[in-house]
Amino acid sequence: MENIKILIADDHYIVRLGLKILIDSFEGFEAVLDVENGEEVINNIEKADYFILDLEMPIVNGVEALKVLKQNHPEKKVILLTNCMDIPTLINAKNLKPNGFLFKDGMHEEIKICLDELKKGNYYTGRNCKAFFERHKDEIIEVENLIRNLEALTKTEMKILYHVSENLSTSEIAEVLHNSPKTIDNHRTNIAKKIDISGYNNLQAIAIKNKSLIETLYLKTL
Amino acid sequence: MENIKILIADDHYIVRLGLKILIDSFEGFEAVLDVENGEEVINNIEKADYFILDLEMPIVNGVEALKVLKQNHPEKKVILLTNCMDIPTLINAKNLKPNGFLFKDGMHEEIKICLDELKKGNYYTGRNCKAFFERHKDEIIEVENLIRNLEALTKTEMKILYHVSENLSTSEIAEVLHNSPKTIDNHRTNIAKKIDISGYNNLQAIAIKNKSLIETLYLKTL
DNA sequence: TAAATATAGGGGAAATTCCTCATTTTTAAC
DNA sequence: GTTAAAAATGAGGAATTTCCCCTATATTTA
Repeated sequence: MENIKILIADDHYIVRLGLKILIDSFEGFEAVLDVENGEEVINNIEKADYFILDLEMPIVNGVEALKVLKQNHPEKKVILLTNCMDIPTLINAKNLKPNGFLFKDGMHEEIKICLDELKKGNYYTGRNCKAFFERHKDEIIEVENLIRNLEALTKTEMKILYHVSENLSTSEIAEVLHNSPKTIDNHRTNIAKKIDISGYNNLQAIAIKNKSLIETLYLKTL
Repeated sequence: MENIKILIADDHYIVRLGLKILIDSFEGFEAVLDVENGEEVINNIEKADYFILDLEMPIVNGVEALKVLKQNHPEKKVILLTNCMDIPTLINAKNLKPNGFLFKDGMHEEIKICLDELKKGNYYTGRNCKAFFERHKDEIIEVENLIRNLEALTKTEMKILYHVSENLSTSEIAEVLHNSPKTIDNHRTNIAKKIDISGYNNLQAIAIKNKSLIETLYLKTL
């Protein structure tokens, strides 16, 4: 039987080198190509059967590459690798249902198991990965709630929250948007109500802590 | 002439594997040992001449290991490797003057150059590393200023700022510390003056953004 | 022990927050 | 193409917080 062909995508040469050597040591698998970003993954889809993608890569990241693969080549199997501990990013990645999902920590002990499971047609989530999701389950629920609530905001509310996350005061936002401070004040109250928190200081805290999430959602509305 | 003995410390097996293979391919160098945390570095100091340390490792990180090495074995040479983009952490690492300082991005192209420079008795900072420090120079100056200013805070002020970074309001802090809100209010004003910002919302923003830095400095005062 | 610094807190004006309204403008539905 | 719902804008006013100046006591430190 022919070897299963694997493409490795990671922006660090050292990681690609180590992974390639490890994978080539496995019976039935062969690392046929390694690339340093998601764009090159997309340009080489036909060359491999399985894809091991780092989540964080320049130009096109692992999540974007995974989306393209799932959409256009549902028969190809994808393992996501990550070091990232950012909850919104991880939730997003998990929701895309990669065939395998491994944290880089201790990954070498599981990559073989993961590949074998994929071969059997199963999904596989790494031990550390599971443990992380378990350990942060409260936080994950909180972020999932927050995302749901943020998606219920109107365009204007989203824009105002974005400015709050940029640390503008009510009156500063009013100036930027050419509105009365009263308007911004009112929106702020509604936003706080919608994301279920009290107090402007708490709104500001949440906005700053989730700045990149808010920015992503805001940019989608433009 | 005997090979220079190198110890590799990184919490990822794959990275250690890749690095070991790369280094063993260099004339005059030999990767004699690889470990997964700083504690094991400290326990094996006598076994190597040069140390390649990842900044982020469990138990004892690269910076702590570097400190021990510099203090007790100034003749040993240390290369710090990092992925980390956290300005306070990088400033801290740079101030410890590792012999080599490389970002993991593109590191494989420079590790040989770096080792050769160390052999000549020089210091070496990677291209990406230099570029990062250059690109973020304004931010670095800002953080350095902030650290200077934070170090000028009194114990009580530090404690209050810590609570601000935890997103407590003036009255909540007053309650926690069994003080009058007026006292906290007054301290807050002094803190804002000392770190050269105006407005409580801006103080809160800075406190939240620099939460881990503030926590570190606060814990030192206990 | 005198001077400096840190801690604790008050007074009061100004600004912001918070809540309840009302009006207009979009958007969606029939 | 009307109509109803949703979104956006903003006012009024009480309650709270901020901000700036002030004082008193305690604790360092020179």
